[in-house]
Amino acid sequence: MTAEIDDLDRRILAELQRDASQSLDEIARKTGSSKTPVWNRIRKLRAAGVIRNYTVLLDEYALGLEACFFVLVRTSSHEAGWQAAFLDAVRARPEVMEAHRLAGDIDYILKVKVANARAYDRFYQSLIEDVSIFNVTALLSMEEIKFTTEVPL
Amino acid sequence: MTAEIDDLDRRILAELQRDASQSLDEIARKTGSSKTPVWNRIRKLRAAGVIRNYTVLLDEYALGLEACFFVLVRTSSHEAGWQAAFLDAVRARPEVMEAHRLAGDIDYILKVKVANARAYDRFYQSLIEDVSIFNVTALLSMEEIKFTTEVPL
DNA sequence: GTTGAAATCTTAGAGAT
DNA sequence: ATCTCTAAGATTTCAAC
Repeated sequence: MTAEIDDLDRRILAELQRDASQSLDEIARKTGSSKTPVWNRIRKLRAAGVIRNYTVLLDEYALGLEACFFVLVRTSSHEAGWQAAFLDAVRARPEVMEAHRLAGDIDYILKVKVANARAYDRFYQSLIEDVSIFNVTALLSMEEIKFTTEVPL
Repeated sequence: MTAEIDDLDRRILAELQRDASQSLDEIARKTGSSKTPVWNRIRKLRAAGVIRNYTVLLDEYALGLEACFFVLVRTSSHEAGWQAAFLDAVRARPEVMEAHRLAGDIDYILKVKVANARAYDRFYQSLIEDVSIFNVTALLSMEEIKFTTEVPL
């Protein structure tokens, strides 16, 4: 499934990750290529799904989302039905930015962004109403030290 | 610090989060406005830092980054010097996608994307060479159930 | 917020390496 | 097969209303 990606593709992807609002000319200049090849490659990378989407990253604090929690979830039930219900519950809630199924002791980790501690509690109460959870630990972020969506190329 | 953002701004931001490659005309149509006001608002939201940047989200698997770890870090030292060193170490490493300072028992959480378990071990060895760490727990993601950068508006 | 027009960028085809 | 050149068409940008 790993796409065949050459050096120029990598440089183009790096530039797009850094700033997707750049023009083709700019990207072409920085990657030592020219407009059309860059355009063709971007098009291929999009079609192949290597580029999933174009988006903007927003300042959550400016938007009133001041609290970020990492939620460690242990479940008692490992049935398929429970898992599907948990999945739906997590996907349906816009506060859940990220969710992973884990190997080992802890079953799931969630990253949840909310306005404040009370909003987190509402989220938590609503979640455990939807699905039964054996044990939950919430880790409150005091400070975002680093955040990037740029994967190393 | 919370910016004054009205309903139209929110709708514009929602569209940009969903797909930043849309044209102004398209965004204008979907938000019930027209080109110029949308353009002026986007410009203001960028200047105000509400929109931090335009980027692309890539498929890590297509790029050979198959392993994702959440790393729970406990430190023995809470000196300013140690903290600064840890911060630098974390920021300098491109594998670290995210890092938070936490309240409570666990001091930091990192999200680390690497090619495989061996690459994680190299990362870990290199990190503990740079900064002394009291205790580390690595949680291995088996499956990304959800990932979004779209904050709820 | 609207209109409109200039500058710029994207898109795509035909031919060159 | 991929790149260069070219140009039409679309979009962004901005000034005037």
